[in-house]
Amino acid sequence: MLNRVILIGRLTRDPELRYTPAGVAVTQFTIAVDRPFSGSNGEREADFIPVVTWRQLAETCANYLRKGRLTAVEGRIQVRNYENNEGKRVYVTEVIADNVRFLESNREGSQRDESYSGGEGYAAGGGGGGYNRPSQQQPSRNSNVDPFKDDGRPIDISEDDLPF
Amino acid sequence: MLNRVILIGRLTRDPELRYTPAGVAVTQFTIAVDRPFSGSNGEREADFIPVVTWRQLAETCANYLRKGRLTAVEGRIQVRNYENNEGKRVYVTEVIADNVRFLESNREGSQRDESYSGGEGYAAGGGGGGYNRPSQQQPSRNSNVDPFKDDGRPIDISEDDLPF
Amino acid sequence: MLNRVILIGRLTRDPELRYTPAGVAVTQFTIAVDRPFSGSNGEREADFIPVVTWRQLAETCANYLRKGRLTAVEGRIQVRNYENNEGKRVYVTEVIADNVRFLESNREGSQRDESYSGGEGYAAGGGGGGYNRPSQQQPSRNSNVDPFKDDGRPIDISEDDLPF
Amino acid sequence: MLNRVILIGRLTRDPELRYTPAGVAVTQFTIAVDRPFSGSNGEREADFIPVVTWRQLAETCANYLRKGRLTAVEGRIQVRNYENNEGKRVYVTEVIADNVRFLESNREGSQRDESYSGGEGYAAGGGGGGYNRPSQQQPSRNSNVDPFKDDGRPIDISEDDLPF
DNA sequence: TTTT
DNA sequence: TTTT
Repeated sequence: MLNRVILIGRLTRDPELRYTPAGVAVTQFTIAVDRPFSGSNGEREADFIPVVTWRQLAETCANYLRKGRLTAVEGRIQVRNYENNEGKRVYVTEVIADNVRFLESNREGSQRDESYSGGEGYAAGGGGGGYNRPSQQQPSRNSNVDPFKDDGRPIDISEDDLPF
Repeated sequence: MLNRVILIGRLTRDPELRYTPAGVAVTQFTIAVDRPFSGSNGEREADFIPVVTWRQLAETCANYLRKGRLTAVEGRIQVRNYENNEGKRVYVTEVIADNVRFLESNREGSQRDESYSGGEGYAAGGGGGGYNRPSQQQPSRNSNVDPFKDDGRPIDISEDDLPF
Repeated sequence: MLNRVILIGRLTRDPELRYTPAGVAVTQFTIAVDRPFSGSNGEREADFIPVVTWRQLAETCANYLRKGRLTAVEGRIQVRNYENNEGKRVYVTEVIADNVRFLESNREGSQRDESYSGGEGYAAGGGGGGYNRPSQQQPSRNSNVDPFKDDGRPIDISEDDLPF
Repeated sequence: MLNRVILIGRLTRDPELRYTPAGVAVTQFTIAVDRPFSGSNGEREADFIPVVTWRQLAETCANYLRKGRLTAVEGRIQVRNYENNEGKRVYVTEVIADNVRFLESNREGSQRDESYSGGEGYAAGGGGGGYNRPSQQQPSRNSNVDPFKDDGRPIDISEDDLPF
């Protein structure tokens, strides 16, 4: 009924941009969010939270975010599950972001903080601006094909998750 | 740096109240949150999100929440990981709640919505009111004992997660 | 850069649906949110927070919300200011909602919780479905006319606030 | 029942630290939050949102925040009202913060982002650390004295708002 | 596997 | 393994 997450933290690595077979951009990254208290051994711990963005927002994140950057993420928690190759059900929890704010500029001069949003409820136009987008055809929302199926390693994110 | 989640959904089962060896109450339940759009096959899907509460709030949840009840949860995302018995690292994502609102009363008459909060930053007093709490001694925050170790099945939640 | 509000409370009155001269639906209501603590004299207080919804969401709220209903509201804080008839600047703070959840059904039978969202980032289509909408023409986003100017009493909400 | 706000923006001025007659620190500042869209005339607008912090958090904000700094604020909306000297009821809306994150360090060297929280539900200790706190006595929570009454100009914030 |  |  309502599912809202807001995180501020730092990217643990550069973001990874990929495309579904239908040509929809999707970017994944992890942000490290320091916990507000120390662990049992006194050291400061962090939660490493996987974030997924789609379409235009995915391309903007891939272009502007880098490892270590302080970033704000707004979205919803999504829990996917799939059967792994040993027949065991695996649960994957991610934040599907519809708003990402770049809290640190690209260094070299003091550009303004740039920030972009989109995602859930993002206006018409399908896959976004899509410079360097490999495929022009609109992804069929009801397609049942496994997205990423051409992809080398087995990822399990699904175009079905696309809410727009 | 900032980690905030707000969910509204329904309990998939009655909550489970347990105690760490040190006597700290912890309640777990899952809430089903309907997604705001339909899946690829047209049906309405939901995310099933595990929630953990500690201390006084754990006991209140165990006493008042039941399967199917509409509930609001406020907290933070926590990602734990442990090595399973096959030596593989397993990641567990939960919402550690510090505020839970009971949006449906206990039926039979129209009681007011009751709601309780606590958790992160909850005031003094330690393990909470603790009627029917098995152990009176205060849990040592820096204890390294495996919580729940007497417990039948292997749970992997840690007292280290206790932020208060 | 980021502005997010989530409220759960009860309507203090029935919502008020109106239309701008350009035919854009706007609904206002106030929700009472109990404070999580008691005031200095021991009594429970509440904050009375004005909420504004636009377009399709405005019409849905006008149709389904009623005084006293428990309601969740998601949106952003907006601070407007205008000069009153004594030449003094007046500040008005409202929550512009883009997501409203009806946590109590319409009584008589246990209908499903219905919930609707829209607003900021709401898809194409302009003014929404708009049964009983008085004007068919699309509101010009850059119009400078005073909305509500035909309206009896002086309201000061502005079509400029329309983010979609 | 639930009232949560998260803002990211920049201070419009240096924060103002003051003390109630009972010696409780309170800091006020305004943060400017850019709207995610342009106004009717094409220019980028912002909301100017007043923020209030209490006790230890107030002192930390006064010490570390400065005009122009990018800042994240977490709290709740509070609506106060009072009668002004013309006998008219005036409504004041503020965000009572319980968590403030300093997203920009104090320049000169790359200090870590420091961030502090407290407020609602802040642990024991009363009025906070209170270096340079003028009064040592604990504020009586149920006192009915007008806070700030010694203060030059008429402010209307009330110790009754103190939720801890 | 993690960021500062 | 899931709620209405």
